[in-house]
Amino acid sequence: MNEIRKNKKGDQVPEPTLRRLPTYLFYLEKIREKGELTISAPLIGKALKCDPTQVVKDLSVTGVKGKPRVGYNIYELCHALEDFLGFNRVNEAFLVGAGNLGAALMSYQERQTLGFKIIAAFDVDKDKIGQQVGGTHILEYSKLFNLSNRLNVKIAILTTPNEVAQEVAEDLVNCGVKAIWNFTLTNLDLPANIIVQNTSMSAYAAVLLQRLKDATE
Amino acid sequence: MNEIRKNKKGDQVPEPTLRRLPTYLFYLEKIREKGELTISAPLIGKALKCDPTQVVKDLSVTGVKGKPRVGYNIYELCHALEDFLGFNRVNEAFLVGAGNLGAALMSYQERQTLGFKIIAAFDVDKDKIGQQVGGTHILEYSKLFNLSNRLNVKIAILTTPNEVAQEVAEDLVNCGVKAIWNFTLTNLDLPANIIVQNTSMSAYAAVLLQRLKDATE
DNA sequence: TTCAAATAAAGAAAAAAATCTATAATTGAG
DNA sequence: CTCAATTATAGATTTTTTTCTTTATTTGAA
Repeated sequence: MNEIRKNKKGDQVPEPTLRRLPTYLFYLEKIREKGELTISAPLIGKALKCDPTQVVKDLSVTGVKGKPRVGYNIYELCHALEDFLGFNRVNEAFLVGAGNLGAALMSYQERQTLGFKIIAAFDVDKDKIGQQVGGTHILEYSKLFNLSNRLNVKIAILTTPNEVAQEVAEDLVNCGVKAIWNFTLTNLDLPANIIVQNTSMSAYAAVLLQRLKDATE
Repeated sequence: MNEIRKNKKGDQVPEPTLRRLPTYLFYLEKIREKGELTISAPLIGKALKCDPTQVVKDLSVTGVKGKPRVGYNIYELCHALEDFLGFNRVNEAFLVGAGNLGAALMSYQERQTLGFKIIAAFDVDKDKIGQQVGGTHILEYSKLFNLSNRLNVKIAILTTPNEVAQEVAEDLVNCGVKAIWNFTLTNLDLPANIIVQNTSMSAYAAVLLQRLKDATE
């Protein structure tokens, strides 16, 4: 029934943990640059404002062990986190819809580790085609089909207008894409084995507005 | 200990529910345009691929009642959702850092409801100052202090480089901002009463990569 | 007008996640 | 070299969230 499978420990890593891992990684990289060699879970918890035992549990997915009274080796931990998250591998991705948000993600990847490399962007707008953003070329959408035959890209970022999202997503699946990062508001209807990560800016906005309302009444 | 307080029912609305509410709203708006008048929870569940009782529970926060055998009045439900989420009010926001991501959010708000209106953007880059994106002017950062005296803006979007995020956040708090939507990787250290909504693109990337890994092994 | 099917609503149960507690290991100070 | 303080680890508990079950209501069809 549930097609999702197992990490080493035989269990799937919980989503809240996965979401926190990049935060640990970036924090650790920052303090590593300052010359620190070790860090304890309580200290990480204090800096990142979360429970120290939570930190320990989260970091344990990497398999790295800390030493009592000393903490973790920062270098080892960074490396293990990057490895676990797959941030040190070359995860290639297509991007479709090089509008404002698409372009933002393209240039975002230059400075911050997104976890993958956008190797080609596609659009139907003649003005955008041929241009380059964040080191990535914007190509005519129809070229997607040829390119995907040669390259073996598993990940796609969908930043098109809502109206064409379903159609484009189906094209992507036909081109061999296995995972879609969906920034549109369209609820994609795709085969069950395709991984869809919906990311709506409005969801965050809703939480923020509500918490602000809660606080002021 | 917990300073967060109460909705009508005396309890805080859970964050997972809040995150789902905009999805319902956009789906309902879409089918309303098609001329539908009512919709049942099981149908919503099928379309959005989630549990029907979950739908009922989530929508109940609006106070709207459905009728057995008929479902919900779509118009009434849309209105109640917008009202509950605050999307129909004018929630004014500042944006600091009109780089790629900042500009994307500025133009995003034009077409999609974000939940608030960015009334002014600030940057230190001379090339950007004076320009206009998505109907919003980019102003010299130092103007923030003057403007915040006259306007009473409670929300700020932080899309600066990581290095200056803490400093800018402190400025914003001094200017009366109560809630910060933080797109940087910096863990902001601010007074406890300030609401911080961290939004890291990497968090989503991590989940997507992991699920892809899970599926292929 | 009556009955059966469909559905919202409310509450119970299960699952997942976060927090708390106890234990054992390590190391720096005396 | 010994002891006390610190910390990782593992397990238990609590809380939160989701799913399941039951009940009651409504409406369209017979």
